Amino acid sequence: MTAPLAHIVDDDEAIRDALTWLLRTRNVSARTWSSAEEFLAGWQPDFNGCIVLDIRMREMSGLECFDALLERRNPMPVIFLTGHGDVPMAVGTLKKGAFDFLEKPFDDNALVDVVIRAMESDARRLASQETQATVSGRLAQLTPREQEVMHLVLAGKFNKVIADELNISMRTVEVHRSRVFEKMGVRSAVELAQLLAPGRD
Amino acid sequence: MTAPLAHIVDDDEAIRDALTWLLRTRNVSARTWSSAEEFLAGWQPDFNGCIVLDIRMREMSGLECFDALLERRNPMPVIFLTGHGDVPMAVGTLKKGAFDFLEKPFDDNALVDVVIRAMESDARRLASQETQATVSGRLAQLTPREQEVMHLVLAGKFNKVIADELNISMRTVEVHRSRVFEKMGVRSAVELAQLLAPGRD
DNA sequence: GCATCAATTGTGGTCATCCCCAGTGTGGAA
DNA sequence: TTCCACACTGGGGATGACCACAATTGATGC
Repeated sequence: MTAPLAHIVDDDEAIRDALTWLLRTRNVSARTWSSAEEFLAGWQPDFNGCIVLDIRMREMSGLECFDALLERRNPMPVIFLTGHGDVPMAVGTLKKGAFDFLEKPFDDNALVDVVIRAMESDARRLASQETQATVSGRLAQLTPREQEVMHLVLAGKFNKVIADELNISMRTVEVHRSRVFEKMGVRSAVELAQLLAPGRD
Repeated sequence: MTAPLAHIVDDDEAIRDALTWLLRTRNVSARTWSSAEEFLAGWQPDFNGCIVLDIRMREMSGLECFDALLERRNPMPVIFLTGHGDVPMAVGTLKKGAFDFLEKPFDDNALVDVVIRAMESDARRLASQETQATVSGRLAQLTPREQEVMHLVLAGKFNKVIADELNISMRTVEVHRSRVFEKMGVRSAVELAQLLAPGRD
């Protein structure tokens, strides 16, 4: 896992340097990219932190870059910077999931605060995603039959009923059930239900 | 429960009439309010639908009205209309939970589409809130002791352990447990866990 | 062929759950 | 005071969950 970084995407070197310095003084690590294309080329799915994205750039605009990131399912919060934004643009990006939309000239401290909140938000996302990934990984270890039994167990059915529906013996159901608990790392049907309830499946 | 309504709050009668007519042609019921004060005075917690809120009004502005609604925990989506909005205003309201922010002059059809989406969103909220209310109501019917036992059951503990922790007999735990299932309308600890998992508590 | 794994079934037993029966004590409401 | 809700306790029995031990079949892979 890469370390959390504030990715600064701006074609103006002076702004990049200023932002980097600003963030460093607040103990936020930053990495700069001099164009949307460069950032998209270097972008990795396991990036985490946040993105500070200038809207007006020479080639690809920040808005186009944002759309490209949405298609790639980029999970990082995106903070837009712009000197010539309008209301529909701001509304549109926020409704598409942008974290914030700031107009130049902006208050340095306000920007850093937004960046820090965005990175905290991403850290929370990462944490919940990791537990989610653990659960998915364990679910994948289950054999088809075990998954079948698990769903019926979660439906609150007795082993006897499950055995009947699957046309197998109760004993076999018990074995599957036991393996499901073992592989999922739980000790009871209640824990299993709680583990799978938030994310469904 | 009141019927879903689009609440139009605007001090310009011409706009109110035009919006009402627009919505009626798309089978959306509307109710008009000629000021923010009037709307806040008539507002009821069980209102549902959405709110179309003009920002610039003679006395209380739409922004102030929005803040007052937030304090009252108004659940309805709020759609802002404005002729003189700026980016920070739009960003601020959206980040505070506004549904949309439209600048005049707006496309009639676009507005109606937004209103319809907002009302659909509120209908979904209402539906999930009702099931939530059912669960809360049942939880309230539990005696303190029953709630205590329920939490320990959800922690996956055996009756024996629960009895030990509460310094009561296993038999008593069984009685409470049984009553909990009965009052909550479930037949097993698994169902109980699934019922309470999304909403926690 | 041999090893491994998934799926299957069985015996016998322990422990937990659930429901029937019945009873005590306390505090608040009618 | 009487009545009721609540918390508590008990026995006994039916049923379900779980476990250790033991074993067969079929498919996959070396």
